[in-house]
Amino acid sequence: MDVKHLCLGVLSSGPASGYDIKKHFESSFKHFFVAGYGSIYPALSRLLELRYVEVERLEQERLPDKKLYRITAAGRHAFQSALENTVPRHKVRSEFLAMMHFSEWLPPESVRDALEVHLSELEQLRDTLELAEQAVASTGAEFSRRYSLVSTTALIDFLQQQRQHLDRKGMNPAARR
Amino acid sequence: MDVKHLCLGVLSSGPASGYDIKKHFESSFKHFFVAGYGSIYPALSRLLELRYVEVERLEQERLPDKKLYRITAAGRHAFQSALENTVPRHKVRSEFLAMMHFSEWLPPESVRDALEVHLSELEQLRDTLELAEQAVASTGAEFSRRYSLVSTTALIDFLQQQRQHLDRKGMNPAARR
DNA sequence: CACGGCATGTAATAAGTTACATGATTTA
DNA sequence: TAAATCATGTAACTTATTACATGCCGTG
Repeated sequence: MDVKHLCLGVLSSGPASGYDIKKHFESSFKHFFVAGYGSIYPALSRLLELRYVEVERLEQERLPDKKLYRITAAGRHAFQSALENTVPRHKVRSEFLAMMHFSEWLPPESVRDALEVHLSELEQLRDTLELAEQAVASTGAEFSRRYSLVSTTALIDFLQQQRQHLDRKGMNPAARR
Repeated sequence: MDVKHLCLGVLSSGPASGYDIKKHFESSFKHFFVAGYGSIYPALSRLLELRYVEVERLEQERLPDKKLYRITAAGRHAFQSALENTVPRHKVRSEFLAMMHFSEWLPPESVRDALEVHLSELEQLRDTLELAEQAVASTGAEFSRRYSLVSTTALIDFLQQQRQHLDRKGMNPAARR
């Protein structure tokens, strides 16, 4: 399960450009998969080579040409079998938690800043997830959205509690229970 | 912040072998960073080149030699400045959520299996995190442990609810609210 | 006798990140 | 006039994954 498969997933519901797909990653996949243009465009080229997608070039007035990608029958097939053979991993890679883990080697302001930054990122993610409720894409999309919302809101609560202690005592956020 | 830095972090609290460090990754870092021998041993070689660590070779009876790595002053310095310059990212990469998101293209048994597998992995992680309470390494380690425990228990609750609906109705777990 | 723990590594590959490169249009 | 949106891509680099390769010891 990599960027290529996620692109096929997006294209399963209709044709899109690389740019469109990126927006999809931002709005719907952000909570479980991160990808930028640097991985999306190469993925689309590769899918084209594999004949899992086709392109149509749309000329636009005053804007650069748009390339509309459309999934092929082979592409749908490949996507489904990839999905079925996926092992359901779930990995976290958190520089934030690494900093916290080693906060004893860090000046207190840095710890604080990291906490604030992370908290506001979580709040932003929560907002994104809540907004996404409007566009109920599929029951599966709704499940994954709610899953992440559960975890995000729990973490925001936790961090806000920790921050209070930090404010009151001016100490390392992890210093008490 | 990569495997090298995490190794320096471990070595900040005392000398260790690659094997020891791997155990540390399993018991204390698992919830925020994943690394196997294939990245730990090369990382240690690199740190040696950079003179951030030193080795001592310990011959053991009936067991393979052990290489004890010890952090140098330069290593401590490099670790601290890396920590201070780290931006506190937090990324999730979840094949599980990808499967759920696209569950409409998947047979219901696969969806169910994925949910069961993921749930038991979360339960295992929760157990690991709870066990780790005994060995209170540092306040920072305790913070990151509790952070992940909060999210993990919330997610276990959520998935157990979802599973109930699945059992009662024999339908796609995401199908209702 | 099989399995898990102890102990080290390499090599090939796959994958993703970052910076670079370009440029018009719309909106505040 | 600065910033955001639309729109595409490449190249160099860094990183991690996977499989391979070896072998003893203790326990059930």
